[in-house]
Amino acid sequence: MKFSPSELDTARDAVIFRDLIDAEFDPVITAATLRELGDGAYYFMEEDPANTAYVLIEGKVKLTQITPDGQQVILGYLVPGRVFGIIAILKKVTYPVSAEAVGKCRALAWDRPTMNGLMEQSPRLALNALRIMAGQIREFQNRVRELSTQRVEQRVARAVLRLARQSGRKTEQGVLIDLPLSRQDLAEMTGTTLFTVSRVFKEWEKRGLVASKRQQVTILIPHGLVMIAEDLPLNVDDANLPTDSNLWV
Amino acid sequence: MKFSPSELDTARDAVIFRDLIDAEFDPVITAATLRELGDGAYYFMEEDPANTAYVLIEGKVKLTQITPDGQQVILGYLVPGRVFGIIAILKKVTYPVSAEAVGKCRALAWDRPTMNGLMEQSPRLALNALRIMAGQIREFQNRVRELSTQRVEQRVARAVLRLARQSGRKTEQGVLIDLPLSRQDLAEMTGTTLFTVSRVFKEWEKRGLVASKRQQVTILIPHGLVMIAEDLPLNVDDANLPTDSNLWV
DNA sequence: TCCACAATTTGCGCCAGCGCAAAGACGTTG
DNA sequence: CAACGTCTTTGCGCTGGCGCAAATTGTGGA
Repeated sequence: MKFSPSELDTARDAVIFRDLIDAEFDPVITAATLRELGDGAYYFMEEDPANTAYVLIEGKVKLTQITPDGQQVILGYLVPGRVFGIIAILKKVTYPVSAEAVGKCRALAWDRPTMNGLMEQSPRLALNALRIMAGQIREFQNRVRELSTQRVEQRVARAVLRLARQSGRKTEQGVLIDLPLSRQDLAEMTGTTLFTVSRVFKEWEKRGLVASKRQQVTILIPHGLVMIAEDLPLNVDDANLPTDSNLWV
Repeated sequence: MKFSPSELDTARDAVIFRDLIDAEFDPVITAATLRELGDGAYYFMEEDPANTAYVLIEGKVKLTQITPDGQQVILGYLVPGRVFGIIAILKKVTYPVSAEAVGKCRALAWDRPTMNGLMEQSPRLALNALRIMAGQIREFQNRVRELSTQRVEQRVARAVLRLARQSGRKTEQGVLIDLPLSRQDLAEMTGTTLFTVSRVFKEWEKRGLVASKRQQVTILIPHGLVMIAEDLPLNVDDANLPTDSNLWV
């Protein structure tokens, strides 16, 4: 067997393989290659010809773009089970972002001919890919809307909450974001500067909403951040509101 | 025959039907319905269940989103030949944007079962749809990057140039943007206010870069706008630079 | 253990862009 | 042609957020 049981499990649960029957899934795994990268290495760079699609099995991957003048923008982080570089199913396209390993990473890989062949055998696979791309469009549209209409503090709050949902780990004190996350990183995710992020965080800490060490963030009162993200007034009483409010979709 | 020859031509040239042979294209047209809307009417609204995909044949369509607090954001304008609502090929999804007719519009329409059937007959059609979605992802990623890193004047310049490429019409004086385009509209496209757009335009007019009447914009010196969009210094000599510079990709 | 480097905080100055109000320009309609 | 509604401009005040420099606090490695 090429892969460990836990690797197989993660792959089996990946969104792109959802609802595949074993007869469809087995050939997929058989055709896969494992690609392991260390911290800071790149699966691919923006503008490279897109020839390989991946499913992340272990670790975290950071998606970035670089502006012409060298400024970096972080589009987001991937967690195990997420597909990336799926654009490689198309001929003659380039990756629109760079994919960088954050810590040690393992990912399954398929080149275009292989993946195309698999999709022909399994329409559901192609459909899933389509659905994922549709989701990405939606996500970026929302991102555009956020950047257009919200101010920095709200955007930072949203970014933190997004990360918490993806990579959050419950601890005694609250939800720890399980990523090395600097002020600079958050600035690049929200279109601001590390200084402004630092000030925002200091304010939040003063209010007891979050705690943070260097490159590490813990959310103490998620509800408080949601209030900020939604631009709702933050009353003293809010701490007693039911936490199952569906404000956060 | 259901459609006029010019309608057929526009459809034939639509990106989504690119490289289809007649044997593939004919059933597509046969299955199409024509949907005509007047100014301000909506093909669909954000959050509606997505059941119909369209190809615009005549007129312009505006794509918008509304923020929870009622602010509108313009994602872009469509011109004849563009597909929209393509997300409807998937089951159980909702439109992520609203599509509003700007002036009188005609569009071909297919419901999901029909379009899915067509795609099964014509893999190329499905592939084109995929490619279009990939292009949209790329476009929105760039938009996010712009909003994160550029300042208002640059973003407005880019928006104007984008519109000019899509809907520009050459006149004696320059390139006329063939759309009713208010300051408010530009503000909603670039994430700023109509006041700021107004001030930016006044400045550009003073410099002779553009001319504008109410709801109407003409670019007099495209190269000048490109310089602003690229954040390059605008020297007096620039007017003499070769216009085929590949700065604008 | 100590050093060198990376991340963070903080003070200070500044200005791009927002918000609002009011006035002006333009089109449209009865 | 008069009156109304919409779009646009402009003045004014204000502030959120940027930029930079310098101090401070970790942290990982030699």
